[in-house]
Amino acid sequence: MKDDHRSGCPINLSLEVFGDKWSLLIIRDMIFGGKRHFRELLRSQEGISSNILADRLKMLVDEGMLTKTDDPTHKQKAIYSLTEMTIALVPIMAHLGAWGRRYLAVSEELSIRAELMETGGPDLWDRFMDELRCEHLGLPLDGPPRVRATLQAAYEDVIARKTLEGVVA
Amino acid sequence: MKDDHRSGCPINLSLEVFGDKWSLLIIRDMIFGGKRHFRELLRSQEGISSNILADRLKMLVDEGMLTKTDDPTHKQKAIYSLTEMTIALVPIMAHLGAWGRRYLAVSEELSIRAELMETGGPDLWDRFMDELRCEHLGLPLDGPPRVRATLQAAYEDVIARKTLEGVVA
DNA sequence: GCAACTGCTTTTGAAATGAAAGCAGTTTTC
DNA sequence: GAAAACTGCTTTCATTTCAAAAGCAGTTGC
Repeated sequence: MKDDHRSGCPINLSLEVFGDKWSLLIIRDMIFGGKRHFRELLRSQEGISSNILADRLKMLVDEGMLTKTDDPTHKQKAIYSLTEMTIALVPIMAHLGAWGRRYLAVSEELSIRAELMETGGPDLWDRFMDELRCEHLGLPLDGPPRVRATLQAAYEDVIARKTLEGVVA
Repeated sequence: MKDDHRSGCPINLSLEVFGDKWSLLIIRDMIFGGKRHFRELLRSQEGISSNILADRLKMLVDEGMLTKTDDPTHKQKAIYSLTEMTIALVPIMAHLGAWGRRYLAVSEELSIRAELMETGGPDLWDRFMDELRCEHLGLPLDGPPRVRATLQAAYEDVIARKTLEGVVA
């Protein structure tokens, strides 16, 4: 067993798992963007390079943050799934988004989801987590999944409005 | 103005500020350990090296996460203070600690504070934040500060008990 | 007067990062 | 049924960041 941890502090150990510039963005794209494949994740807003993405995916699988399975519809495709550990990061994502929105120079279209997560509060987070458990762990969900679709629709509304404003101006 | 951000996403921008292996640990030591001086911060559990600490402190001051003032009692000492931005990370710290405690191999003595923060919930976090605002921003506080002292006492109790168990065994 | 302490800086080697190209196989398209 | 597009990566190489150790010009306490 490799016990080369800097300390047993829970915050430190958390940072050892996802305390870098890319891991949380990959998880963000899986949670909020519904991305499951390598090539999808490669098309992030921030432009991760393929070697870094490959490295992080391998590490996240090793750490139990993701699982990797074959895609039955395509022999070369791999499907990455969230685990309970990663789904449990939803509240942290919501807080991080809210904090960034309050204190940093965010763009409107990329922060609308954070705004909705913030106003939705823990109830919304719980529904979202159930939705993710259904999608990634195969757990039953009563009622249709709506949270990610709602966030995505809001995002597209902002884009559409901004495009329109651009045309008018 | 330097606008070399990877994207305007609030999560990404947050990570650009403190998404590395050390920044949050420095902030943790200031919040939970009450550390205000360079040499105190250098004695972290994880053993940060002095050049990295100097670099991160400079960056955190530049980003508005900390302020730096002269210590009136010692011409060579600098005092680092939290800002509202950083105090607002208390709930995120609490969530991170709770997550780490649940999913990672934390040590008992270093996770007792996280446990108390978790059971205390948002009410405790708010009181702690008020306490930090008093200490770092000079805002008035009604009643004596107790949260950090309580957390610290619990930590020392665990240490004392473990030492005793070691002696007995 | 001297030892200990102050917040750093410098040096040096190792490790991580990032852009670009490439690759062997699979699937789609026409 | 051949060509083009797509699959999840890997390789290469230049640049940046990190980390350990030592050092430094002052300041303070005894």
